[in-house]
Amino acid sequence: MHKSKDLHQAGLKVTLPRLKVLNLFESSENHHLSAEDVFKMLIASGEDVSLATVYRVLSQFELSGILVRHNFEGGKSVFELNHGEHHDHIVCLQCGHLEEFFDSAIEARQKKIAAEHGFTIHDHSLYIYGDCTKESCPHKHRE
Amino acid sequence: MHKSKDLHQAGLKVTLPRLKVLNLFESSENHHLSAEDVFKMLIASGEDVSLATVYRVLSQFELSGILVRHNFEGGKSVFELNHGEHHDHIVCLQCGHLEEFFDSAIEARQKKIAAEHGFTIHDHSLYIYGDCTKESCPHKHRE
DNA sequence: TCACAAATGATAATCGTTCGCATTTGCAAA
DNA sequence: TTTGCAAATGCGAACGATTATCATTTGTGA
Ligand SMILES: [Mn+2]
Ligand SMILES: [Mn+2]
Ligand SMILES: [Zn+2]
Ligand SMILES: [Zn+2]
Repeated sequence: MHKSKDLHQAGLKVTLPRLKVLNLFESSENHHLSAEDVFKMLIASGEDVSLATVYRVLSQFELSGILVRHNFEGGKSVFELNHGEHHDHIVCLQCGHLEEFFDSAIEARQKKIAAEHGFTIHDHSLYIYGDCTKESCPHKHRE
Repeated sequence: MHKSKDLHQAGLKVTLPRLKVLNLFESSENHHLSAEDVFKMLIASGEDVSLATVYRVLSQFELSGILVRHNFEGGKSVFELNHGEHHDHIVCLQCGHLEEFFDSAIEARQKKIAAEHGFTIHDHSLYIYGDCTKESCPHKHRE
């Protein structure tokens, strides 16, 4: 089972809570989850974990590269599995619907800008906020 | 005095705390200030205001377009005067040094991406994080 | 199986921010 | 000018997200 292997190669002990969290991310419909999401979903499915442990595990997973953390507007961190392919996000302010994109032109410009300003680039975050056109989006259903 | 005029045309009553905050932003060396920064700087200069009022005023100023709010990593909001010219930021993770930039290529790509995904773009935030090369940056002074 | 460091759970504490409410103040009408 | 009153303030309590503390439990390697 590759789940405990993931933990091993991250240098983390294979504990029940960690397996539960990893499991959840690998099986969940929604790929972007907050600590509260994870906690509630685990509790709901009968897996009891402590909220404190959820927070700890999420941070450890981020540190070891298993998860990526995002800080969207709204103050709470959101995590997703790190599939190794960087991407950015476009978020609907009405319904929260989220889409992913990657644009090599933008990535290239960022590198250039960092260099021009004498910065060694570590990371960047780009979020586009707008209104989506999904049928289910409440935005479309307001007069 | 254009400061009270700014408040008037924003539809806000001209109160002492609001003038103090506006004043601070217009005279401060550092253009990017958190609520705590504003509060402490005002207190330090003998202007006594309530922290709650600082938060309220900052939010009102954001709403009326006098200030722009940024959500950098670290969880606290940072504000700057809205000079009408959108720009993004590159931040040093070591010393917090911050530089501004505007890149029309990136802006254009973002518009295109939003359109491709069927989004009406409202806003976006782009932060580049890295290490700067300022002499004063602690990064340079660690072995 | 054992020993022990590491991880967990429960809960208190922290941090940034907002709320509730009694008091003050800007401002416009008289 | 005074006066009336809605709007703004100050204070402290409350809040939501997250982290810290610490006694107890659990992997793991010997
Ligand atoms: Mn994603
Ligand atoms: Mn700026
Ligand atoms: Zn939507
Ligand atoms: Zn620096």
